[in-house]
Order: sequence, then C-alpha cells, then structure tokens
Amino acid sequence: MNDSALHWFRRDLRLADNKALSAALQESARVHCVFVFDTDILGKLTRRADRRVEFILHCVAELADDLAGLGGNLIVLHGRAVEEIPRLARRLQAGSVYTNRDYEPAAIARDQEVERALNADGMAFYRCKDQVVFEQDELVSQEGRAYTVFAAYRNAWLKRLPQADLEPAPLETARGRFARWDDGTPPRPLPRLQDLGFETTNLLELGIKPGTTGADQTLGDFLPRMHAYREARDYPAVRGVSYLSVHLRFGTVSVRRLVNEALRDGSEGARTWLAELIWRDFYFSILYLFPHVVGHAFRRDLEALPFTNREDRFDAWREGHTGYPLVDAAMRQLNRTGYMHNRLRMLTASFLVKHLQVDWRWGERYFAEQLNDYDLAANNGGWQWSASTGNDAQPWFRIFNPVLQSKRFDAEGRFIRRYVPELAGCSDKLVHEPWKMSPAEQAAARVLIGEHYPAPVVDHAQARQAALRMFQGIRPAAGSA
DNA sequence: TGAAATGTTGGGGCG
DNA sequence: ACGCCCCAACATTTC
Repeated sequence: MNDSALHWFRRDLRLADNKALSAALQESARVHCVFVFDTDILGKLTRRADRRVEFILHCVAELADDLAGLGGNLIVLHGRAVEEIPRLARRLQAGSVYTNRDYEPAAIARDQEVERALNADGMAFYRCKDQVVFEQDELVSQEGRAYTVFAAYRNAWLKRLPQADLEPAPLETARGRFARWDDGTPPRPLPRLQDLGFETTNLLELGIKPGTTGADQTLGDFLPRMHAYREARDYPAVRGVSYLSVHLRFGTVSVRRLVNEALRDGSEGARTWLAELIWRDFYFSILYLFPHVVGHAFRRDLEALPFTNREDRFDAWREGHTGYPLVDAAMRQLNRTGYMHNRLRMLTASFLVKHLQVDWRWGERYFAEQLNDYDLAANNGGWQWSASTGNDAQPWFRIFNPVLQSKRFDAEGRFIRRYVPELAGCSDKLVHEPWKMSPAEQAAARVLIGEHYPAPVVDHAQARQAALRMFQGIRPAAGSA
C-alpha cells in the first residue's frame, strides 16, 4: 500500500460513488484531493459570463466543504493541468495519482502527457471507468466489431447489464483517511470567478442548483415523474424530462445511481429513460473509437456537403429571429438559460442544417458555447444525427416541418409564448405560423409581422426542396439512403 | 425520434 | 336503381 495518493477531480465532482476516489482510498493510507481550473480549457471559452464556470465553482466549493467535514481538504489550483498535476504530485510525494477516465481526444492527449511526466518521476497514474456503464471495448458484435447502429448497441448493452458493476463505489469515511496538505503557508481561499477571469451569470436566478445537493434535489424531483417520462418527454412546455444532464456532465451524480433508479422503477417510462442513458454511453464509445467525428462527418461520403453558410441566416437562427416560432423560442431558451429541450435540439439542428443550409459544425460550435450540459460526445453525436452525417443518423431526406412539429409538440403554444412573448396574443392555431395572420388578426394580436416579429427567413417548401437538392447533389448515383 | 406525394377505398350527393 | 364524381380517410411510396 502506497503511503499517499492524489485524486484528481475533473468531471466527477462528488465524493459518493466515485470510482477513482474509491480506488485511491482503498489502495493508499492517505489521499489528497485536487481540482485544477485548467487554463488550457478555460482559455478556449469565448464568453466571460459562462454559467458552466460558475456551476463548477459552486461544485468545487461544496466538494471542499464535504472534504473538510471528513478531515481533509481540497487543493484548488489555477493553471495548466499538464504542469500543475505532476508538480503537485511531486511536492506531495504521492506514490500515485488517480482520476476518472475521459474519452475526448484532447483529454486523452492531456492525460497521456500527465502520465509521461508522472512516470518519469516514478509515480503511477491510474484512470478508472466511472463516467459510463460500458466502455468502448466492452461491447462488441459477434464479429468483434464496434457497434455503430444504436438499436444493436442498446440490445448488447441491456444483455450485458447483469454483469455490469452498478454497486456504489465505497467511500471511506473514517476521519484521517483524507490528508490535509500543509506546506507551511496560510491556507489559500477558493478562487473567485473574477480571479479566474469570469463574471457572474444568471445561473442561480434560473433555479439551477449546482453540486451534489443540486443533483440530489433534481433527481428527487424526477423520481416520481419517471414512470410518465415516455408520454411527457416530447413536450417542452411540460416538466417531462429529468433535467439531470448538467449533473451527469459534471459528475455531481453517478450514472450508476441513475441506472439503478431506472431499474428499481421498472416502468415503461423508466425503460425509455434508460435508453437515453444508453445513448450517452453509445456516443462516448463512438467518440473514442472514431475520433475523426470531431470536425468531420462520421460518414465520409457526406463530408463535403455544399452548404451556403450564409451569415445572415446563421445570425437569425442564433438570435431566435427565424420567423418560425418554435425554433425561435428554443433558441431564445438556450440563450437565456443555457438549456434546451431535446426535441427542440433536434428541431433547431435540423432547421439550421436543412432549411438554412448552414454547416452543422457551426451549430455544433454554438451549442458548445451555450449549453450548460455541453458534452463533446453527445453534442457531436446529436448534431451529426440531425445533419444525417452521423453513424445511424436520420436519413438525409427526413426534414422536420417546423410548423407541424410546433402544432404537435406545443399545441397550445405555451412554450412559444413563454420565450417569444411578442406572439402571446396570437390564437392557438396561428401562433405556430403567425405570417398567416391577416392584417386585422395581426392588429388584434398586437404583433405586426415583419415589424415586431420577423417574417420567415425561408419558405418551408422551398427550403425543403433546396435541402433535398443539396444532399442529392453530392451522391447522385445512390439516389436514396 | 418525418413529411409530402401519390395511390386506394368507400360513402354520399346527385343527375 | 344506377353510375359517376367528389373527396375524406387511410395506406403506400418517395424524398
């Protein structure tokens, strides 16, 4: 048993059911804990007011409190993780460093660099499976190949589930197991947002509760609704989904706990929700096994689509001024809150790529900037699914009709009215297509189309035809999927 | 985890 | 009574 180890928190901001932390506690007499505000990551963020940095800071503060309660402390650093981690490990004379595995190409490269530095100094670096139930090499087809079709992957995942380790990783709670770092200098307070170069956001006003307490509360709210998930999940005006994505993203709840809750519930709703967790594993595996999806179409034959990439259309989409009410409501929800309902992610993505003929990477990047729950694997997978460039994507000729989707999933226009208040006075029928209002109806609804709310940036029927031509153009021989 | 175009059927109005 | 047409309603195919 090593004398002391270092656990490096990244996207696993909890003590409970944390595989790498648990391993460190089992194999070392004393465990130090560190979180690094990594300037290699923060430096890429484009906005100074970023809800995610604030979310993380709250989580880190809570982690520090929780560790203090167990007699330890959380070392919080601000710098390049590839330098800070080996330097800290040397100073602590840690025998080994533990962390939970990350599947993104940049993170893999970072971890390899850290590993080289640690090994050079005779320290071990352990990466544990924690984020997912099954990793990329655990589920393979009969021929030993990776699954690229979700239905087959899900079947294999479910078949293998009984052998999955879903036991909560034990947390060694005895006082004294967590080490306190005393380097002789006064203890440093946690950095403030300003120290990190960021500004306060509306995160807390929005009712988003960070930390494991926030995760517990969000999960507790969802459990009684889980059985209704299948029926309720498609309606953005309804509280039908779990809202746990941001907590899964930052690891304030473990995926194992969520799987256990779904299995315990056992309802049809729970099974549908479990499938969403399986999608998550699936996209982590796809990203790991096919890293070219970062920046490139999974389907290489659809790499060179002739997008028109008109800036004015992209701006209209980003700002929620396309003239299609549900699309605009969704984009304004994203801009204001950092959240977007999944059905609306599909709708807005389809609209950008197919109606507006803007490169899916532009939309992917915008979502990456805005989403509180942004995750490279899931976001890339979702965009490539919508753009029809992905593995097991929707067929290229499948094009959402933004008006029909609106009538179907927001029939009374409740969601639209919440985020596009200028349409509040429209009838339930015409709120989905306000450009069809007569001048008298516009006056009665107190909204003039083209003045208070834009006319459609593109005509649906024409845009649909243009999209079909765009896809047909680069694969004339095939003609169909 | 669509939608539109096209095809088919059957009831009812009507000469 | 009968045939014809219209057109919902539903089914199939096409993108």
